[in-house]
Order: sequence, then C-alpha cells, then structure tokens
Amino acid sequence: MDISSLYEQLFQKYGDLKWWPADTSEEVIIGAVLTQNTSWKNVEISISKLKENGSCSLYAISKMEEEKLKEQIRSSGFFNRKAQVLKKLSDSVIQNGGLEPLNSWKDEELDHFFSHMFGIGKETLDSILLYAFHRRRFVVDKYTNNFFSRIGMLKKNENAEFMREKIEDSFSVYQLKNFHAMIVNIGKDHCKAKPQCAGCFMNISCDHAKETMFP
DNA sequence: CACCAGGAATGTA
DNA sequence: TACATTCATGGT
Repeated sequence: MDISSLYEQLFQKYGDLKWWPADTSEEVIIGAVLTQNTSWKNVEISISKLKENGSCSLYAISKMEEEKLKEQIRSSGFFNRKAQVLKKLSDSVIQNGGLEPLNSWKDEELDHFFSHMFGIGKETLDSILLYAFHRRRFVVDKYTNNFFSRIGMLKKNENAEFMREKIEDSFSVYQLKNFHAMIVNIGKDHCKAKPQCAGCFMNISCDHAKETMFP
C-alpha cells in the first residue's frame, strides 16, 4: 500500500468529482475566501447573489462599494472582513491587468503575490494555486489532517504539511484536485459520525498504512 | 439552546 | 513557538 494505491482506491469509489465547483477561476478565488471557516452551503447563497447582480468577478468587486459587497456576501459570515479581503485582492489583481497575465507567472511568484495579501492564509492559498491557477499544490486543510489522522498516518495535532512535497511530486495537477475533493467527501460522509471509518471504508489496515505509506 | 462549518489576524506569554 | 480570542451567518 503506497500513496498511489490510496488514491486509486479512493478514485474507484468517488471517481471524478470535478472540483472546484465554479464556472471561472475568479469564482474559485472568491469562493475560496468566502468559505473560510464557513459551510459551502452558505457560500453558494453568496455566489448566487453575486451572479444575479453580475458582480461575481474581480473587476466588478473592485468597482463595487464595500458596503454593497458586504450586503451580497452576508450569508457567508465574517462579511466585514471578507468584504475587505475581496476588495483588496480584487484591486491588486486588476492593477496587474486582471487574472490572465498572472497565468504565466511562476509558482513562486503567485505564491508570494497571494500569500502576502491580507486575509489569505495557507489553506486559501493552496486552493487558489491549485484550483484557480492549476498549479501543483496539495491542499492541506482540516479535512486533510483529519483524513490522514484517521488512517493512522498522523498523530494527534500533527500536521500533514510534512507530506506535501512527496504528494505533490507523486501526482498530476488533476489528481491533486481530485484527491482533495475526495478527502473532503470522506470528511462530509463519514468522519464525524465514525472517526475510525476512513480506514475501514478504504478497506486498508490503518497500522499497515502508517508504516508503509511514507517510509 | 448550543455547536459547527472547505480560516486567518491579532494578542498574549 | 503555542494557545486564546475575534469575526458572524445559517443549518442541525
């Protein structure tokens, strides 16, 4: 059992989940900010309102009054902060000529650009680089840590960050996208009710996985 | 009624 | 470095 086998077992069950659920890269970025510590259901309400008003774009947000933006993203919670974050982010991107020019930037340049932005932390950065810019990024968030804890590869309060490099070297961009999508799916479907069930679900030995997945 | 959700900034020690 | 607090809505 190695990390590729793990992915294959998950893929056999879940298949292509087509993440991130968004029409455009700009929508990915907006959603990534809005979903910070917030259920995706609440984000969907906000995205719908933005779309209704034709304001689900970085350009529209940069031109919009902040109070108006707060109103539209209210359902996602933390709207004072998130409106400010989205305004600053949109302004910065628009100043660089929009999202298009950024596609030719190097990974490190995108990383530097977004990670120094107010309100963009590690998890949000991972999602933006992987799902909006299609870069080789493994998303390490709470679901990721919960998942690897449950299959016995992480001790309590230990972070999955240490396996980032190996995973990013082992998978394609598409696989990294779907890997995280499947991890989130498992988290939503099983983990809360039955903490031990991820290993059972994948039909693997948790102890065996711990010893052999990342030698 | 309490608790949590696809976090991050800020303050304290 | 390691925690605690704050931000805020909507679902269960």
